[in-house]
Amino acid sequence: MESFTEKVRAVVAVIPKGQVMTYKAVAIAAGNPKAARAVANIMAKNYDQHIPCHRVIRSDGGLGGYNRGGENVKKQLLTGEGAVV
DNA sequence: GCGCTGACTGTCA
DNA sequence: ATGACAGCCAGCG
Repeated sequence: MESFTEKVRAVVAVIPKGQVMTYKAVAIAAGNPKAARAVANIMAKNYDQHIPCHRVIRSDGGLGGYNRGGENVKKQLLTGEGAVV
């Protein structure tokens, strides 16, 4: 059975290139609309290189964070993929 | 098992 | 529009 963490990872892994999802959207897709913080926590502590977590942003259009270089790098990645920030 | 932390979100002032 | 407050969840010590 998939724990919330597994679900979140799967959802993020499904995000297509040039597309971005908010933490809230991921939380909903994972099955918990209120678990946006948990999603962020999962990314923050358990970052997976196979998962484009840099495509996960805040609901206000903010980048949130990136444990791989910072928000600036995250923004560069998103813009480089064609995402509008 | 309890308490704190954190890349969040939404509402009020 | 900006700032502050409260609410929610999962992971870790």
